Amino acid sequence: MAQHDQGLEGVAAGRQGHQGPPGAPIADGPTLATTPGDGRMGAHRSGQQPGQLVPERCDEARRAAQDLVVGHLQSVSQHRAHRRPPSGTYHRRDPDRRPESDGPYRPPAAWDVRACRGSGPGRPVPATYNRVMTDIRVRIAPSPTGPLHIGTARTALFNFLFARHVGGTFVLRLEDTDRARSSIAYEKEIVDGLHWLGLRWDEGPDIAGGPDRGAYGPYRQMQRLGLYKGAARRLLEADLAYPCYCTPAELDAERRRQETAHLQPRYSGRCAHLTPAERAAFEAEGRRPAIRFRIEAGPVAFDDLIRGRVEIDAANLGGDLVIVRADGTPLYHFTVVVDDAAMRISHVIRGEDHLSNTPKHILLFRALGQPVPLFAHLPLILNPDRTKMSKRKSQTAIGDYIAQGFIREGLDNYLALLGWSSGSEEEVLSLDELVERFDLAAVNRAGAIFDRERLEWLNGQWIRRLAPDELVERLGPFLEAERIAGRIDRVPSDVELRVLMPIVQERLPLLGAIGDLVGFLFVDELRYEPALLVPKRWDRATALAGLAAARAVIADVGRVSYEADELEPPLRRLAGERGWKAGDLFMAIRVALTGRTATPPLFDTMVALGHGRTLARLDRAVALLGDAA
RNA sequence: GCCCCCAUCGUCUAGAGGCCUAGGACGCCACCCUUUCAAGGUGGAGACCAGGGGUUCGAAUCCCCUUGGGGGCACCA
Repeated sequence: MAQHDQGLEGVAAGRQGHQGPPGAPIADGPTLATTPGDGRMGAHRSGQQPGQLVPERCDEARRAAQDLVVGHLQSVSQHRAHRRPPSGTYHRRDPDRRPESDGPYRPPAAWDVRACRGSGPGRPVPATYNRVMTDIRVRIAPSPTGPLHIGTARTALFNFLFARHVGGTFVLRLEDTDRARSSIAYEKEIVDGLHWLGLRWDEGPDIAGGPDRGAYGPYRQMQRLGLYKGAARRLLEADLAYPCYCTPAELDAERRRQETAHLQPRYSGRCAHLTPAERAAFEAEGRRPAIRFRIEAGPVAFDDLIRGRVEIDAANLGGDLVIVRADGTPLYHFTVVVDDAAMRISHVIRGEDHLSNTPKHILLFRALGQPVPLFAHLPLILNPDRTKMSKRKSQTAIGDYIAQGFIREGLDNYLALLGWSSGSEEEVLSLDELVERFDLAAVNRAGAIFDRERLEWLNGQWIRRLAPDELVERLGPFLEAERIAGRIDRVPSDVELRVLMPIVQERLPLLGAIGDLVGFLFVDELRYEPALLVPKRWDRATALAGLAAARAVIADVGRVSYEADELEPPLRRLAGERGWKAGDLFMAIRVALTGRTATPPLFDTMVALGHGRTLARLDRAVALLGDAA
């Protein structure tokens, strides 16, 4: 019992109570609950569950954390004052829990109070997140079984924003126990992707395949096998888990039978009470056992930081849970708990798809005698049809967005706004600004459809905000790609490119659109439909005359100098003299020079093209129109 | 099937009982600017706050029910 109490205190009060060296965690700890009644279900019967955040516990936790941080609070700016009344005037909506007669409202610790939010109506959280150094630890734990998914990136971002906001530690852990599907190539893609997003972690592998950094390593699960083995053995010794000899085929058949009978799929518990003799018989058969964790019926509750109190009966968890495969490798629900405990993770911030799995994890934490972290389940990112975002229906790989020319600033900004809002009407926010304003309690509960239009807009906003030199640098790979694809004949130098920035920057929604925008400058020979040379109000003869006359004017201007300012007046004069609309003349010239009807401003384009090439393209257009006659 | 979560313009959202004849942004439409395209500016259409009951002097907001949507129920993560 004491272990659990200590554990709770440890979580709630910033884990002040945690003893022992990092990395010497649960497998050797004296903390393993030794009887089922103590470590697991017994508490339900007494009505007061150790290690569980019941409201009374929350208050305790809050008080403890208040004491811890109250000294720092005075110096901290109330940057959220615009959203919530300043301390002292704040009214809780639940009068039982915070009577007004309690005196002036004292802001609680940044995070512990959220554990209580489910216990009152509404969203009772005052949320003054203050920059108090704590040992708040969060992690992102991707599995290198595929490219970096947009949902993983968003979860990573939220963990990062939270950690940075509260001065906590952000950990990267690779969950690579699915050996069949994991690969170093995916590991690289994920690590690189997270780096690209600008999310820096304090602990974890820095480069794919590379060494770890941090006191709680290793940070790849396949290098932590001994830890899981030890934890599993202790669970077995305490009879909180048992060997299961059912084969996958048998289990499959069982599940099918249940489904046809309209029962909920659940493990029957066939191997739960085997005698030593029966086990020996299976072993003699050559069967290798998996290890199952006992799950007994009874409510398991937790206070989700985003959703409030969630209570699920363990009877609905599908029966005893396999934690170690027959081949000895551990399974996700087990490793995640063992590692979160060993790495002293204080807040588990993850997708809502894990909400129903959380009771399993809580039971495992308790069985291992470990403090239960706080949970925050983020709303899912959705396909347009409101199902969970998937590869089939949406573009999910961050790499694809990078390849199209979305930039880090735009993607971070967009992803942060998917499920969270700052509460102000400012929406274009840098990573630093996001960190400054981020608030877990302000995260939405409903899923959000991924809206590419909005992402593109935000991306354009950020491209416009980039320093021109920076934009030039980022454009490099995209121009190279254009060349490789044969859409341009040469890649311009940075100096050439830099000159173009004033006309390019505000016209670029994506870096990948650069070829479309100014590719005509870097091709040797333009290919276009000659009919395009004839503006709507003109006929072919007029176009021919217009281009020839313009050619003469431009040739003349170029003799002295060749500047945008000096090109426009004589060409307008020409149009006036001939009775043409200037726009029509300009359009004919535009197509002759670029092959397109939508381009950057014409005179800047002419300068960028250079005098000689401008004349040559005009000549060619005239020839083209002549031929067509 | 069982369990859990969710519900404000097409989309992302603001909203913390009276500041709401519901605000902002994307997208859409119109106009201004203008050599095209963008960008920018101005204006507009667009949400009886899923429906129904309560509580209250007063409900988008609190409670209940219904409906709808989603997620989870693996020797995947």
